[in-house]
Amino acid sequence: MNEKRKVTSLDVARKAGVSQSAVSRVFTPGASVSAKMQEKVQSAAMELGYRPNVIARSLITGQSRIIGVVVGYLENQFYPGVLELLSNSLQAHGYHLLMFMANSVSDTNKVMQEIIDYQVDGIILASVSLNSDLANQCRNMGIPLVLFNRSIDDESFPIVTSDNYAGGRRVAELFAAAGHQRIGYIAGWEGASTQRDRERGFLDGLEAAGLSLFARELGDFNKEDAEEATRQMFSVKQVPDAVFVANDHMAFGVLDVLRHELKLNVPGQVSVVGYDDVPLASWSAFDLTSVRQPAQRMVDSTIAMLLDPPTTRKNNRIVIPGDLMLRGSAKIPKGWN
Amino acid sequence: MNEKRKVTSLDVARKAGVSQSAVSRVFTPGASVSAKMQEKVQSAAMELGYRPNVIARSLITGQSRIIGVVVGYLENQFYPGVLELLSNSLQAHGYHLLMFMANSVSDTNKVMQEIIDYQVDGIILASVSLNSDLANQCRNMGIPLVLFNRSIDDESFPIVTSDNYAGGRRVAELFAAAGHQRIGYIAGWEGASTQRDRERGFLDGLEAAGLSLFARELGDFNKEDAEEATRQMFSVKQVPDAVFVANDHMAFGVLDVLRHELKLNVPGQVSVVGYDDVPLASWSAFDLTSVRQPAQRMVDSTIAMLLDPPTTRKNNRIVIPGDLMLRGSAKIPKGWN
DNA sequence: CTGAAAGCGCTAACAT
DNA sequence: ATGTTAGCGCTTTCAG
Repeated sequence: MNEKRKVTSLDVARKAGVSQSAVSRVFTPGASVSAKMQEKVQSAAMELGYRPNVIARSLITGQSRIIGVVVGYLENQFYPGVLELLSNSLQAHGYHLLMFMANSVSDTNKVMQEIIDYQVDGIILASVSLNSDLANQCRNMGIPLVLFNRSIDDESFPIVTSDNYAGGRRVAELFAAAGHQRIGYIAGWEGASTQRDRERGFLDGLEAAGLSLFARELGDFNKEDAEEATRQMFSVKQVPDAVFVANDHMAFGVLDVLRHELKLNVPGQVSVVGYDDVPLASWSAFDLTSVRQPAQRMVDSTIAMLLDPPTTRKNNRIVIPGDLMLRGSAKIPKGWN
Repeated sequence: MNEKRKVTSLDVARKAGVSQSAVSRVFTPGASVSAKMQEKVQSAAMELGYRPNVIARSLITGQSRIIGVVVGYLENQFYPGVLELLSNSLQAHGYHLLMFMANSVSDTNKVMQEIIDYQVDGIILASVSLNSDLANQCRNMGIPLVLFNRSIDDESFPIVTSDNYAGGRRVAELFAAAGHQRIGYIAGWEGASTQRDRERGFLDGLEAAGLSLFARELGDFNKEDAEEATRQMFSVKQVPDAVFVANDHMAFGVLDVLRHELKLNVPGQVSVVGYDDVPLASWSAFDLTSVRQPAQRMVDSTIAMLLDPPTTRKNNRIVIPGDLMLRGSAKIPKGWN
């Protein structure tokens, strides 16, 4: 309540009549101190309002207990959700989250340098990918790096994703079973591995069912672009009777255009399926069928990889399956629920 | 590409054949170094891949260039938006954002200690409020603290809010002008100053127009609770013909229930107005009339207060006005657009 | 303008 | 179990 300047461990030591290192030990979890010492120091510390200076500790241990997290736009509800889970989980593990935004590779590179400067204990990359040089720099400096839902050329880096290929494929199966014939796809940003994997799975699934893609437009993981893509896709005589959208955020735009602009009935005239299963998807206003990305499990795996890096260089690719959540935006084939 | 261990300023100094302090100067913005020295050191540093250790620098300068930010739930889209703006702005100013989640006063208190331990240069509190002791501790330690859309008992702390009272009042004016008679209010968490101010403004506005509140329920700034509150409010014979909801996030729940569960026509049978004007509000699926909180301006003010604290202790309360965004969820009186 | 020297607050051997 | 002693990597007087 009445401390003026910073109070250091030396102040506490003097007050308690012990050595400065004794104070340090009391505040170090795995140290050996007598109960009496513990008592004396604690009370002196309390009185002075002492708290260890984490910065000084970091300098010497080389551990900051800070994890750098890089995310892209936060408008897509999936990422705030992930951020929240990450933050809670890291806090629970005694780590802290230094947050950065980056929306381009050059942003990412710049930001990565700044993160490294903070001597972070690890980095989670959940935005645009980065070039291999920086990734290698991390490796050389011994900073664990986990890619969250991104991939990178060099396959040896730890990465956690949902099973995007399987998810895309599952949507194709749904459309096939529902008897859809004119099937459209609205793609995300083509530099993203999630986009590529989802589309590949979807196309393979269609092919396996003897179907092929009827229309394709690019939405770049952006709501406005997806809306424009939808207008394009539906500006023809024969319109699609089912559309798979590469993520929920775009799918909301698609639904907005379909329902409110083109006055089409969903799923009566056209089925729509998204990807992520963000909380919004289950709101009545959208009622969007979507492939779930199990954010909690993905976050758990990410943190596990970061905090105890895999001994074997083999198992550094974690792929987590996600269910298809059936809702009202897509025709549901008989026997599917 | 080939650095193995940490490279320090001493390594650079040796390589360049200069003193270690010379290296330090070259990497310190306001230092005096000759062009030749600059050259020598820069190239040696480049070759070795040297970057100053920010932690060591912080220890000595007492400045970490880290700002602690505490937020609550990220589900309400307003906060991810604010976080994104904060992050970008801080990055632009050469600061970094240490993020924390806290949903209760006890959380906040715990988290505040951890933030302080990092010797942060400032704290932004955008979640639940905190007790005055901690706020005072910050003051005593000389750590600037800005409350973002929260208030605290002690009025002397810097705080940035939108004009919640005026906003609430404006909504009352809208309802009055539109001729609504049975007016409901769905309240947010009653511990929040935003809730209190919005409601007070709203009630005062109604009174000024000779109206009074017809129904009131508690939604606690939570979508599910707001949905339940709506069911309650509309489970009577005479239902409201207009509802003001204390924030957009709850308003989406209200709209979901009204439109999809109770099959009421909005705004034909009931007008709905929210608060925040999050991006979602303007999506066709909701088309929600809402009082805008000018996030960018609020963030700018917050950062300004943090980085150059007001000299005069008077002007530490910034209240930013926000427009009422007229959309399709509420009847628009003649001459209002 | 540059170098030498003294720490920032703490942890980690090393003795005792 | 406790005290003593060296630094961690850097900034900052202070001389020259």
